[in-house]
Amino acid sequence: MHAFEDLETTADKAAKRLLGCELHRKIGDQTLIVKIVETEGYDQNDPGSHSFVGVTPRTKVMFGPSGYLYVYLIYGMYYCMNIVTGPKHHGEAVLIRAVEPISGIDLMENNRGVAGINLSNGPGKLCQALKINTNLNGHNLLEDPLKLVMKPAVKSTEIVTSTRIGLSKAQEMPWRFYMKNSDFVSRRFITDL
DNA sequence: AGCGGGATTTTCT
DNA sequence: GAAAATCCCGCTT
Repeated sequence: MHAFEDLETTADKAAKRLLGCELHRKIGDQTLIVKIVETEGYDQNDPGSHSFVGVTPRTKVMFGPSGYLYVYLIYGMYYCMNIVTGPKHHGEAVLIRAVEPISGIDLMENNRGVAGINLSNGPGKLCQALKINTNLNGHNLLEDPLKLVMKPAVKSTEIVTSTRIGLSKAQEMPWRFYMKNSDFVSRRFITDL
């Protein structure tokens, strides 16, 4: 048994389970705290997933144990962060698409250069707010400077299921989940189910 | 509110 | 060499 038992499952179930959980990002003597409000699942049988092609230098973290961080550069400019899920040797992970700031908002505003909703309502935005980059690829989320803190599972009546965003393949898979009542969701009503 | 283009670089074919 | 799990700005309705 370890702290992230609930992540030892398929990416879609883990994606739902991660809603409402917190990330604690330590920078110097400050700790930024955010709540996860939007996620997407990816697995190795999924043409939209990086792990679909198998183990490569880039995807090897996805095939490792759950509870680790997978970070990649997207469109040459932005970072996206994922939490690895499923058992070892399964290429599964959950993309964090939006978070709500809880603590350290001033520093996040400095990191982003904006305030309000645009602080963290998208995968590239939240990585900028939390100063996440590929230096943290493969990081263990039980340890500083970035910890995942599990919270009680959110009720299914508060979760909206929809198709994923930004993909050119497997767009129809309903593996995006978000909190119905959050203002920080990146987009609403993308083929909600 | 919605569409279109540009920025920029790693990754694998 | 093309594509990519994005964001921002400017233009049009």
